[in-house]
Amino acid sequence: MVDTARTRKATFLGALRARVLTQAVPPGADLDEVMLSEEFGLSRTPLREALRELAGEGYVELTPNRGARVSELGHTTLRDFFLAAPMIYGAVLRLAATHAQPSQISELKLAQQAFRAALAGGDVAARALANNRFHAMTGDMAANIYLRPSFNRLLIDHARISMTFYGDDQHEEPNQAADQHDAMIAAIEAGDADSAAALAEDHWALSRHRIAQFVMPDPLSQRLGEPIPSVRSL
Amino acid sequence: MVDTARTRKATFLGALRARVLTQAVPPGADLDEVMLSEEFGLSRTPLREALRELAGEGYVELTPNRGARVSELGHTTLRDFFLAAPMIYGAVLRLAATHAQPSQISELKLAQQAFRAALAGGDVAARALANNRFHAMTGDMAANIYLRPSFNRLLIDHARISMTFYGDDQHEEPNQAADQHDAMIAAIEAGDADSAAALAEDHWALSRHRIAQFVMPDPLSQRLGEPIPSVRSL
DNA sequence: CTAAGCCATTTTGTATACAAATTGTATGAT
DNA sequence: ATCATACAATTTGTATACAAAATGGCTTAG
Repeated sequence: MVDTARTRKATFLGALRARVLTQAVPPGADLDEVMLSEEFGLSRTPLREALRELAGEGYVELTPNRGARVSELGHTTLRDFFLAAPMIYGAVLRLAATHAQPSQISELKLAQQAFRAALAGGDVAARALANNRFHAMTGDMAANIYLRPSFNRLLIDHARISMTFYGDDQHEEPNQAADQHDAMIAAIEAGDADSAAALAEDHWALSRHRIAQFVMPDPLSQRLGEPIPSVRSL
Repeated sequence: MVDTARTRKATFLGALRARVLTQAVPPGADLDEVMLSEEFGLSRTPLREALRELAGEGYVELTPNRGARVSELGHTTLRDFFLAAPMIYGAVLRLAATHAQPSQISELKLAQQAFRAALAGGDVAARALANNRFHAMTGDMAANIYLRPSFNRLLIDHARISMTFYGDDQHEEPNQAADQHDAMIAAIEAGDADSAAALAEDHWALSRHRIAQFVMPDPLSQRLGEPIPSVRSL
């Protein structure tokens, strides 16, 4: 593939998305136009256009005369997130089960294989990206332009939250999550919208419970400095 | 106010949004960069950036090497729309009732006054914009960054659909809609989340029923060329 | 020592010029 | 007559140069 400026712009878009999702650049980080344009071999004009596109997707935020920053992950975010996520994701999986094309189901299975491989590999960022890709694919299946923008926004922060709360330890949730993915695939393949929607809500319940434990560990059973116990049943 | 280039850019953003919402530029219309840059006194660089921002908001769609078009309103759109709209809007009004600030409620009342004035005025585009503004304000009240992008996308197409289906005749639905707005304000002011959510769903049921009548008039009672009867009860 | 204001530096925004890709048209071969 | 191909014209994408705004540090008055 030739290394034209158009290629480098696409490279930049993909690279910055990955960096944001994996928190290689943390929320709120300043994005310097000159620095980025030098790193990716682009002039500022196409770079600024790319930043606008990323802003539209929710990766970055633009402030007039003050440049671009990685989207914040504020203190109200978690609450907002778990309010919206089950509803949106339930609807998405419901539609995915209804509208999925055979070719899309094949791709979803491949994405799931990649996710399990990433779990085995142990690289946290690779896990988050593979998981993100799996869910993004269900979003494509749903094929509803009105749900897509919010769903994609949710996926961005889900990846980042995962990096924050799941990042530094080995738990069994990832495997539970992978099992839920398999169940989702089965429900989608069977065209079972109700099951798919229920699985979506279970999936978020798992995340929510895990994160609630992290943010507010059980004061009765938990001692300072002790590792946070993993979730065995919901 | 001085007429600097920054001002003209903001002018362009506002003007194009209004044109899309009112179908002054129809769905699918080609947006020529040179023509627009001349009309608004901007060079192509800031104009292209503005188009990216509008793409992120859902007003236009960008195709590589093929420029910008006004977002399509395809044949699957209506179905997608009425699948997502009640859910999203119900959630938005529920949150609005929970989180609304007094100052926001005042603004909402003003927006509602403007909407009733637009109804009296009879200008269809003015109605659509006033209605859009009212609903956008409820979106602000909800203050949930994960619902906002989809909600805004819905509002865009709601305005355009309204222009298509409500555009050319005088019905009583507008007044019913205005009454529903008043009920929404009351529910929000009372902090009654359940009522607000229910009102949201009623509001869409009204739209859906009206549009269903337009697209597929009752074959038993309807004769060719006869005006389509208005909706008296749901 | 503090604080306010001014100037230099840095960063963001815009305009123009140039390069690349796409589209439409005309010409010629089958 | 139809299709393919080449070429011109249009349109999109990028690079560089310039203008405007914001930031930071300095001086100086209180």
